[in-house]
Amino acid sequence: MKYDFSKTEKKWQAYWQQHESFKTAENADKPKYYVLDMFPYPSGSGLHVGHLEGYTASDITARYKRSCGFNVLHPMGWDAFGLPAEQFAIKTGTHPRITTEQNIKSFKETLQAMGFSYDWTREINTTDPGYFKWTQWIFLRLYEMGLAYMSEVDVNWCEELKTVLANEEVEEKIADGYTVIRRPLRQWVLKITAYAERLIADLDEVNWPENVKQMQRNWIGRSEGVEIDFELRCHKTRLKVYTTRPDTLFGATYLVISPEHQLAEKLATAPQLLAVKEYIRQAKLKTELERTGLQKEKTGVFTGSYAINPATGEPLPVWISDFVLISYGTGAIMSVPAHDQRDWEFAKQYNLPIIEVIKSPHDVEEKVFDEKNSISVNSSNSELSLDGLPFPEAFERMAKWLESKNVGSRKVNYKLRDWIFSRQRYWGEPIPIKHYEDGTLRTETMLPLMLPEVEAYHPSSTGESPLANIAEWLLGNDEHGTFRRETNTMPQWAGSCWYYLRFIDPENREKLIDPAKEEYWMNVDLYIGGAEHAVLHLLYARFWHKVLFDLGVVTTREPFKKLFNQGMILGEDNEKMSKSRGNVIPADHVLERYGADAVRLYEMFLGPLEQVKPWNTNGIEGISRFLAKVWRLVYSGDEDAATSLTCESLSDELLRKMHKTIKKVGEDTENLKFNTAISEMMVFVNELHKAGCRNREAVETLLILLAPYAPHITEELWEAIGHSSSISIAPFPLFLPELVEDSILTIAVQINGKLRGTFTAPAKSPKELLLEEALKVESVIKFLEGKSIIREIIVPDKLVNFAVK
RNA sequence: GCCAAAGUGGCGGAACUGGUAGACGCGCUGGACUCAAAAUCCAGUGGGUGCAAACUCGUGUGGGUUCGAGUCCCACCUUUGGUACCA
Repeated sequence: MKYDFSKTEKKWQAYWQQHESFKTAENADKPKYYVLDMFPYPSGSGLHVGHLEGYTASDITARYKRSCGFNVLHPMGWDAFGLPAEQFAIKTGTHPRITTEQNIKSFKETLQAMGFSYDWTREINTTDPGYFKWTQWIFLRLYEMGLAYMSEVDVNWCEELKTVLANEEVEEKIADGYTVIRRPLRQWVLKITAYAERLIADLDEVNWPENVKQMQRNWIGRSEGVEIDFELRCHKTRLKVYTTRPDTLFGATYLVISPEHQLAEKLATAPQLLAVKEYIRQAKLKTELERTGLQKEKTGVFTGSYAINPATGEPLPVWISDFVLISYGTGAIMSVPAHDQRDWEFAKQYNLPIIEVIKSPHDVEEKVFDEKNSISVNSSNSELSLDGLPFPEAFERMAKWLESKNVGSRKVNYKLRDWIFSRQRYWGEPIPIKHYEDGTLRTETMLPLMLPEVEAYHPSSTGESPLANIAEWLLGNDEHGTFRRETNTMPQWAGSCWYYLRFIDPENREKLIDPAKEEYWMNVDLYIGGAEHAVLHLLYARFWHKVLFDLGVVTTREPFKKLFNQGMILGEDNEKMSKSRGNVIPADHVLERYGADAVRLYEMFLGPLEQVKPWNTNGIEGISRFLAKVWRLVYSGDEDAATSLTCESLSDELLRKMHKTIKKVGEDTENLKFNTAISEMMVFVNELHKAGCRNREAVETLLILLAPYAPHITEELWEAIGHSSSISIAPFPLFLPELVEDSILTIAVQINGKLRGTFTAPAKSPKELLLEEALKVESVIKFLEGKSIIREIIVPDKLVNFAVK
């Protein structure tokens, strides 16, 4: 009988559903394991083979952990707010809810056809009022804690989308062909910077890829430095700059302030005023990207004013340049051209003096020297000398001196900015805030605050969201007076910041999560998803988690214990899959043709999970052949009945191979090295066939090892050989340590490190015996002829090497 | 520019703490079965020389350490990911 994957897969998917095989039991008397996928945005274009890679990996882990005796939580849901459905609504008038529902239906069908063992009774959807009620609830807590505030900020405004973009989203949208400009707008902002220190520190306690941790550290960008007050020659005010190199103060030859700096115009002397005004006007017109993008020539203008270097007493000209960012530090810097690349370029551009204050291996007039591994020179005045000191000491001494003179103080700065949290869109969680006529703000008392139905999804003419057009929703009055509702909605990140918690207690109407359940299930043991979320999603989620920790809602400091980034699957042309390239392999297409088990196995067999690798449809045939070979272990003849398995004892060789396979597959599955686990199972199957072995123990062992990878065919065969319960509850086999080692080993004989022959010997043979045997090997004798042995290296159980002359 | 990771057959990839490079799969070649094909099975498959036994060269490039290097060290080249004036 031939294997009919289509019939079998449907049969077992129905069986699992009917028997609720993967429904997670609450308060089970077992250790827990929470394995989570990054839940998808249900787009209209459906799932392709790339999307299934991570889901397959997490499903194998979930099934494997279950068979190892864990109580496993493995849920799935939908990050369903977002722009594509809204853009579609603007074009067609179809409500985003309708589009979203349809897409979810199709996504879910594909995931179920893959045989993933999700507990679908816990399915969540970020657009469900029962869910976003709690997203809004968290927002109100942030507001009460002073972590959500309104601010007039320069935002990244996308004209086509009529919305604000987070800094992090800008590049992505520009790549998609949108234009983004800077524009001031009153926005909701979340004070993520208040958690910067903890967001860095707690990275030490999670098991994440080192590069992701490093990316987050860089993104937060902590630096230790000193703020120095410079006296101005003809002004009473002082000019504050931030520097991480106070040790180079003696080499500061000019100051630069940002065009947006409040002193920019004030410092302009009469002859310079026109030029300064013009420069500031020009800078305003530039977008953030034009200002910060690419390596362009430095521009700037002299204000005409001078500051005094507190270390030398020398006058320093104050310049304005747009390479200095108003949003970082104090918006003003001291320039040390000898030891900073940007300052050096600027000094060369405008002929400003360059003074060496760190011992440099070359002339600093020719090239900047910006390393810290040298000592200070030319750095002394009557009270202070840094000469001869390496960086840490020079920094310390200068910082202390500045503090003692009351012209400086230590300061820690972060690159991380507060998170602009409002979007001028319809399809998002409404921000539950009421604005009263007297300017006060109050929180909505009844959550969830629902989205009203609208007729058109276009943003309003004022740049506000479509919600501003719905008067009956927008306006109201209560005991505090008349109010206007907040028309901004939350960004798509909001719903995904805490969804992993809701899976634990999805139905709870009273609380975000039941504390006992939270304590049992948190944190997420394994979180699998794409590397594109390395900073944004993962940083935002960690921030919210810490806020919830401070609120006492959760008991862990970090949400995700272990993180794993699966590598992208490229198209057959070795390029990133995209509609425009036409190289997308749709999931449904391969599922129909090869079946879920083959697709699952092939995706994992392609290469290491973390690696980027191209899809090759030919390769999947090999997997189908492997599954057919497994099938023939049970259905070997033409007859439709399963071959009766024997209970005769296995040969010593096969018994050892079986135990080695158990060990290897178990360890590799545990470590997400699925490609080599599959390879090992292939070897075992090949050997069983070669030996014509139909031993029950061997076949049953193989089926259990394979079940997490290929759940349908293994269920079918498990039933065929006489089991009445699902293979998904069969316990993972144990190996016997004494059987994973070979009793007879092949020993290599090398001469000068080159292989010249082999012989076999019992394991743990003494060195003398190995040497004796090695000298008997014919090819070795030939090579040793006429030569003298200088040295013999004998590695027990491995090899004998002769160094000869 | 800077940071990180990686370069192994025609292809995807194996190789534990330095110890028989190329497991497993794809592809290809030959054979069995067949009227023929598909499917399946068997054998072979890194390059070069050779009738053969065998020899020789081989893990991006060039050096080094070692009895022995894909694996360790130094320099360089290439690719991918991240980042971009953060003072």
